[in-house]
Amino acid sequence: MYLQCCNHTHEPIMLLDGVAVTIGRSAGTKILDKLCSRTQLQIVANHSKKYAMVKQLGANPSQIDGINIGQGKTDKLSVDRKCDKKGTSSLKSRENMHNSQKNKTSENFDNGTAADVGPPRATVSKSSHWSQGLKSSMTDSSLQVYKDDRVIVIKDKYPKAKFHFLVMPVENIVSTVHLNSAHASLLDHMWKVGRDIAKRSCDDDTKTRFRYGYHAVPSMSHLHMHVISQDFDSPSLKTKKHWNSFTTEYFVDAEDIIHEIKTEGKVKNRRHMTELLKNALRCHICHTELKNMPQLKKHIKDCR
DNA sequence: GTTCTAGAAC
DNA sequence: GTTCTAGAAC
Repeated sequence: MYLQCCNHTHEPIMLLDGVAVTIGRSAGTKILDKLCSRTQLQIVANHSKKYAMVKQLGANPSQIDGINIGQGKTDKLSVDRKCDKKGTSSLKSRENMHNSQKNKTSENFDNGTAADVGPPRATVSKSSHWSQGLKSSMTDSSLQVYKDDRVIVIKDKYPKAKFHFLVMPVENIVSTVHLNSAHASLLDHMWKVGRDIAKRSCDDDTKTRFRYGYHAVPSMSHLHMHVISQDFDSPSLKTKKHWNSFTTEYFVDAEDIIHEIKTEGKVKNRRHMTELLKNALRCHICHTELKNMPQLKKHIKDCR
């Protein structure tokens, strides 16, 4: 099994079964950018299962299909024999603060060994990766609640409150960091549609408070604005990560994103905010600290 | 993102 | 003993 460069700027790198290979800035990869570590990624191939586990060792982000792996974390790349030549996926080592892609290293797998004659070319496909799940949910009529020429609104498949919707652009935009000033009116529209959906969803109870916003570092590809009622009364709200993603600054109000786009033409990099997900559990209303999730859930039932 | 589960916490 | 969480796998 080989790791093959999409840009064909260097020779394929052989991946022996179960043997860890470390790649990064080196003569071999011809990566010069110092933002890419000399030991950026560790890759361990599993020949029989046709995948490789990719661990990010370097501090600056590397991505698989636009999703940050995260330093010290591991994600899976699988071989897809159906693909040919133009792999849809890549490993990107991307500059941290300025979000440029100048030092990207795009890699595809080439299956086979040096001894093979004309091995079937295989590129990495992550099309069925869980992070792509919103793309299929978008067109799932059982989830869809609104559609126009620019946006689709779906019910969150695992709602974290009584009312939890996702407003998504029809246009394929990966996440907030891919937005620019040309998207200002789209974002305004998403926000307006979100407010309308919230109002419509519970017009019998105007006291229900909603928030509209984006996660600082979303897990799922395809831009989505959360429309979520502030009761947080849902069996799908289970973990500290869930809680903190909606009640700390990790949840970025839509208005803030819109403001950044209109004034700066881009959205701030909030990668460091993943630390907030480890925060102690606090009630979003009275800020009392709770020991664990069951106690938090009990507390917020009555807190006013 | 969720599910599963080992082991920590109680 | 049970409850709960965190990390791996998906």
